[in-house]
Amino acid sequence: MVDDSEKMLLAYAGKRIRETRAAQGLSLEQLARLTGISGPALSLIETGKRDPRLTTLKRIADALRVAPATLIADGPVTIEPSLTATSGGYDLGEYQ
Amino acid sequence: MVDDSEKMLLAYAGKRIRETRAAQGLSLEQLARLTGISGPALSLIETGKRDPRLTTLKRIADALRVAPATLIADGPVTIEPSLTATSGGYDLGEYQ
DNA sequence: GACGATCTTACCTTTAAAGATAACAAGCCT
DNA sequence: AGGCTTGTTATCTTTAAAGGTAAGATCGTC
Repeated sequence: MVDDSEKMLLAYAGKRIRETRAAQGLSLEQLARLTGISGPALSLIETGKRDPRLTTLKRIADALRVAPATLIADGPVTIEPSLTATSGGYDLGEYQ
Repeated sequence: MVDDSEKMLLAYAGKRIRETRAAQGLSLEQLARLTGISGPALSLIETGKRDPRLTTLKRIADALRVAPATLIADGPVTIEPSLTATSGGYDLGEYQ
């Protein structure tokens, strides 16, 4: 991670996560329990100091009941649900 | 990474990356040079065998000239550009 | 001012992402 | 068949994410 735009994305995603969490009245510790991610790790992510893995982002998005994409898009996101999508989205029968 | 839905997200994102790359007539090696990500690493990501970091996803998205969110959303994505957004989006003056 | 809740930071360990390189597997083409 | 391109897989090293724990910092509130 060297690029400025990468730091900005991390800061932005962290801000979105914190906003979404706050909007639901969740404490950082509560989100930690919901996601299985430690409090310190969540704090680092929300403050843009850590570069989370994609599945880490997904665990947070799931706990907050939003699509992962909404946490990194720079504006309101409209996701057109695919017709074949199951509850979790991402309809690939057995990962293919 | 234990969850099935996480594997599905990785497989799905990889598929989207590969589709986008193919649509632009880029070889894996060309994308590797554009992103600075090694060929083997890209191959693992595109086949859903690796859990990329958020900034890794961004480097790929940038090279493919799409928003990072489009690579993980399970359907067509509409991102409403924020009025204050600069070219790169993510308008946070000095990462705040 | 002491207390509690909430978040941050530091330190340590374990695990895995990422780069490099090399070997291997298909396809394709003449 | 031989070479060429393209992608996959394996091994190794370095770096950093993630968990745990504990120590600070910043608040409100009593």
